[in-house]
Amino acid sequence: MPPFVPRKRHLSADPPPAKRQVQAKPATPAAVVDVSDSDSDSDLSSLSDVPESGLDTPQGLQGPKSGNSNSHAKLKDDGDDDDDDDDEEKEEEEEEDEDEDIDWEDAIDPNSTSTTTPNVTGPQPELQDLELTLDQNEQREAPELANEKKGPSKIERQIRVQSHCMHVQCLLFHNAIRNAWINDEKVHEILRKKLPEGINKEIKRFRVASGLELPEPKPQPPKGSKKKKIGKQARKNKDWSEDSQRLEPGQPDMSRGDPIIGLLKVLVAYWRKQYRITAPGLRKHGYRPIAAVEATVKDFRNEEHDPEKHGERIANKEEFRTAAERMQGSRDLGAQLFTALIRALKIEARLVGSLQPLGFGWTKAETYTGPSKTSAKSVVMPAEKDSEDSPGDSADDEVDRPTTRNRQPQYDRDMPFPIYWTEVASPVTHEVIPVDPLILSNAVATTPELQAAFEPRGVKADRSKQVICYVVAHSADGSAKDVTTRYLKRHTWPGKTKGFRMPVEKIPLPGRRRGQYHEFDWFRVVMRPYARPANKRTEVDEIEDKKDLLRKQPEKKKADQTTDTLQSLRQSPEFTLERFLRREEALVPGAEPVRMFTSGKGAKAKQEPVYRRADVVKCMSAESWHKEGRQILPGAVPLKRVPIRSVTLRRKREVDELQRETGEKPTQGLYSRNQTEFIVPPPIVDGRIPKNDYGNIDCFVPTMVPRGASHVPLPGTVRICKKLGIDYAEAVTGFEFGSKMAVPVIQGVVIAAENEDLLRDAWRIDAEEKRKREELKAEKRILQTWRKFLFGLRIKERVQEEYGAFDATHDRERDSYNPFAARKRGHDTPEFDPDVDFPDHDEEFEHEDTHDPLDHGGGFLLPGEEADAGADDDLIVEHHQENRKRATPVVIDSEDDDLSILSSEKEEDEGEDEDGANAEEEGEEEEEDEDEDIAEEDSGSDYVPGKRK
DNA sequence: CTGGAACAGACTTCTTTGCTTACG
DNA sequence: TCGTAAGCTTTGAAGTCTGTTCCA
Repeated sequence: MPPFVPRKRHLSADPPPAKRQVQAKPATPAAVVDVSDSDSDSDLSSLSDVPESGLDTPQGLQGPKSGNSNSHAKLKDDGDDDDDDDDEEKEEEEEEDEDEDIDWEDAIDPNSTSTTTPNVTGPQPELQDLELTLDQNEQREAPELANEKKGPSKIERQIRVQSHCMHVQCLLFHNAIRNAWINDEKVHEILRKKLPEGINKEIKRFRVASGLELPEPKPQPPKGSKKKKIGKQARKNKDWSEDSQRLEPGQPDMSRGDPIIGLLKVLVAYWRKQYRITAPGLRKHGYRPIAAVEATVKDFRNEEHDPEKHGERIANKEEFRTAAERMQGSRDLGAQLFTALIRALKIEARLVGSLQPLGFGWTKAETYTGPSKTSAKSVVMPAEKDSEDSPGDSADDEVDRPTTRNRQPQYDRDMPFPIYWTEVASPVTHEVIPVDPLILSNAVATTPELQAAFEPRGVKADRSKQVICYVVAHSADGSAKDVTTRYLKRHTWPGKTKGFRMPVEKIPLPGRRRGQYHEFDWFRVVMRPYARPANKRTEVDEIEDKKDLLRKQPEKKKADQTTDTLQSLRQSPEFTLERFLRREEALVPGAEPVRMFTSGKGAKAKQEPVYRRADVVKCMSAESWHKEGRQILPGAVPLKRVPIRSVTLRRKREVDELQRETGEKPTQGLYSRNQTEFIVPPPIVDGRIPKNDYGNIDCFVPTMVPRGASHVPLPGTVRICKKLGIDYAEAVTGFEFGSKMAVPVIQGVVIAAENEDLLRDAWRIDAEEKRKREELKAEKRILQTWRKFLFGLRIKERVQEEYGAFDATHDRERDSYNPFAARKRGHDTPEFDPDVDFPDHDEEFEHEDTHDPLDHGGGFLLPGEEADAGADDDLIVEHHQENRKRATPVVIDSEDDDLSILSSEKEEDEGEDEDGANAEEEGEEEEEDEDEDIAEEDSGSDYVPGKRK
């Protein structure tokens, strides 16, 4: 079974590198990881330097780039609203990449692609001038060329991912700051003072009912009071009095449910009456065109702050207090102040923010659609808004708002879901109760169903771009917690967060089998600095972690359900359709379909047989089986025929030839394992190794070595075999592919088994000889180098004797130093003193230019040239004495022009030191160090066998 | 809301026996 | 002059997987 077209060629005897392995791409985590890793901690810490006010910009303005950036003059999408200075470098790199990414085919009219192929029969389109217009503010909305539907490139995806990650962190930090302000005592005081009497009574009642304080001694009932009447009524209706309800004072009274729920309802009603929404809140706008971003940024910087345009701005705690005093602001601020109010009442409350960051996809939610019509228009507030949902009646009496408040412009009416709200921890049950003080109709979400109402969904949410991705609750102690699960429908992941939250990434573990992953959750890393230490965890934490925050996986549909779907069949481990079979998969002969599957509907309905996966076998071409050491059984009929994949030029030509002859694409047969058998080569006779048409032997697997023969995979064995007169064949163990060529990988030889010892011994001797030869060669070279070095020294000495030399004290005069003049002046010749105290490197650098061009220290490093020069000099002196087999830091290539050589050497040396960059480390191991020096400097020499190719 | 088709991009797998030049 | 070794080069092509959009 000779599957190959024979062609003889010469081969290298050296073992080729395992190129396929080298080629294999390392399992690198996606760019997301890089981004996230770098972002998570470092960026967060750098954020702490950002002035607080800086975070109060509306979405889409976070850390914008200044308007003069030319870098946007690219074909890039508008994805980088969030560029930060820190990221500029990164971005520049990206842009470089992008330059390379430009697909020049884009510049060619798609209809004219035929011009690139020869033998064009149709009319050739006219050649046109190519015009490129680069506009820095242009947004690439759609591909300029028709029929060229192009999705976002990898780089564009990365930009979005980075923007998203950065935006999330900004929002998170912004919320952390607001959370800190919410703790402010003065804000608490302001809010407490405003509480009407009725509310205060409710609070008192709550505190007593929750067992937080003891009931006051029974006060004298004021005459004609409402309460008294109620009390009397109660006494009439029931056997026991109001006071006797609690048997144990100081214990919580749960007879009417958690007392906090009633209080919260009262407080929400109060808040909805009192708080006025007078500014727009945060919202997701999507990626704007760069021009729009830059215009807004310019406005934001130069113009007076306009909340309508730039978003609400609370620059500092003082302004926050003012807002508390005035009880107005955005709906977000309202929720934040409400949280402050709860905290002011000494009830544990968290500020919850549902982050609305720029996303990383290309869905509608990320596309900028301009300001919403209803988002910030002056709409007369419907009067009924006041009365909606006010269960507590005690607050009603206290309302003394001016009537103008119903004429205020209404903001964010198009957003049906809150972005900020409060989580209140019940002091009795320690359960978390989400409270939305302004938006939702059911303000106090006591049940999971009501909690799910916080999750944006439906057309309205789509239109207002409200999403759920990261819901973070900030506690009074400054810690924050990811509470997204609580607000997901049925607490199921990923739910609606899909596509908006960075998914947990599965990074394959290196060296492990497939299917073993390290799970990397970017947001968890981001949240780490905010996490509450384990020793400070509260009962609330424990309860919610076990209940509300327990993530549920989506229920998997049963694979073998009665009704087949295309997807279920595609994923089914048991059944499959013929169209799902892979190229190298085939049905065993005689496989019977188990049932029929109908795809499509109505007229399009189509019946397809469903087969068992067990009836599917893996098939391979004869060549592929050959590589496994197997051959096709005689007479076997291929289970499948597939088009030939030709990689090499030779194969391609063959295939083209066949196609021209037959007019159709040639195919090759695929066979199952059952249709093959082991290749058992005939045993060798008289020590003669059988060879194929290329003069070598295929050894893809050990079984392909004939009986009575041995494979010796040592380099250079061909030469030895020739020398010994042994019959051999070079062993082909695989192929390398490249440049449309397949090159056989040859590892050693196959010889008769009885010759193996002989060959191995000879190889050992040969290797030893080779080693000795190389050692000798290296020694010779070293000695030669030393000779040249000493020669150089002698020249230097002579030059000094003849012309003298300057000494350190004459540094100032060096500018005018002339060796010939010096000779005349009769300068002394100072001896070189290795112990001389060298000046500092920097100092030397200053005087660098003042060196005489001829003075190179005679091959020594000049004083101060290198910090380690002293040590080197010591070595050199040692070398001088021993004059044996010691390496030198200087290489002299030619004897003809010693001085110029010395000068170039010096430069080389310096360069080397810089490149090495580990001079100190190297200094620790002198011997090895020196060897390396030679090996490095002496590129081309094979001094160190094995170290070089 | 779900399933399916169509599409696109990223990633993986398959492929099967030089040619030229420099140097010793 | 001849034999040998190094360097070239993976910006191929097809298949598979995954995600998105649109439609019914």
